[in-house]
Amino acid sequence: MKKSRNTRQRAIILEILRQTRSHPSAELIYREARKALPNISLGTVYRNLGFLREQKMVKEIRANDDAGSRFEAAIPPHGHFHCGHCNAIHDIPLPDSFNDFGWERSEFVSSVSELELHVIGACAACAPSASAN
Amino acid sequence: MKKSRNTRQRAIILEILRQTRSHPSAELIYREARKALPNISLGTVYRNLGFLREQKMVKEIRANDDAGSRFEAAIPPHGHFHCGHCNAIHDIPLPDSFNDFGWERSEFVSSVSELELHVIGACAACAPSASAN
DNA sequence: GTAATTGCAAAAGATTTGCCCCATT
DNA sequence: AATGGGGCAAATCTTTTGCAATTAC
Repeated sequence: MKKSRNTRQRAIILEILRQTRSHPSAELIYREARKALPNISLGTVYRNLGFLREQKMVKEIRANDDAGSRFEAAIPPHGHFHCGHCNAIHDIPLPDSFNDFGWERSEFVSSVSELELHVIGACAACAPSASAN
Repeated sequence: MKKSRNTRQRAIILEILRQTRSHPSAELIYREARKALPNISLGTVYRNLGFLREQKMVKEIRANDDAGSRFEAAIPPHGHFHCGHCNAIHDIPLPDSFNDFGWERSEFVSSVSELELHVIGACAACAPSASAN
C-alpha cells in the first residue's frame, strides 16, 4: 500500500461525509469544507474523494438526475432511493438474500465484486405535490 | 402529447438501438448513424436520445466507469452487469419477487416508478486475465 | 530533507443550447 | 406555408490535471 498523509483537508472531507446522510455532491462538500478551511480548493476535494474511494472509505453514487456524482461514507451495504422530484437520495435496506443471489448463473457473468440497487420514485415529502412518478 | 416528426435521423437512432444489445454510448451511436446519414451531427444524436428517453422508447444507463452514459432500446425490466475490466454491459434477469418487494415500507419512500440493478464484476471474457474484481 | 499534497488555473470530456436553414406534414 | 427538427459551433458543467509552492512525516 502506498504512503499517504493525514492532511487537514482529507480529514475534513471524510468527517463531513461521516456526519451526514444527505449524500452530498462534490460541490456541496466543497462549500461545507470551506467553512473550516476557507482556502481549500475544489480540485483538492475531488482528489481526496478519489483517494478515499480507492481506500474504500467513501462511495460514489451516480445520481438519477443529470447532475454529477454524490458521495457517502462507506457503511454496510444498502440500496439507494432517488426522489425524482427533489433529487434527494435516501438509504434503503437491501432485500434479504440479495448478496447471496446467484448472479454468476447469468451468462457472461464470471465473478461479482459489487452490487448496486437504485429505486426511483417519489419521496414522502414530495408525494403530496407529485403528479405521479 | 406534443407533435413530433418522423425524421430519418430519429428513425436511424432508434433502429440502431433496437438492433443491438451492446449498450452503446452516444458517440458510438453517432458513428454508427453516420454510416447511413453522413451529415448527422452529434448534437442531433443527443437531442433524439433525449426525446426518445422522454417517450420511454430508450433507456439511459450510467456506466460504471468514468465515461458518459450508455443507451438501450426499451425492453422488459432487467438488470445490468458491468464488467470492471472491459466496461462491457450485459443484460441480466432481475430476481423474481424483485418488483413486488415492498420498497414503500422504507421510511421516506412514498411511491416507486423504477428499479435499477447494477452488478459489477468480471465478465467471462475478462475473467482469465483478471487479477480479481 | 523529501515526497505527498495543496491551490490555482487551464484542460478535458460529455452534454446542452442558440441560431439559422431545411424538410416533414 | 408553417414549424418541428437538423447542422454547426459555442457554451456549460463536472471532473481531471500540470505545476510551483507548501507541509506532514
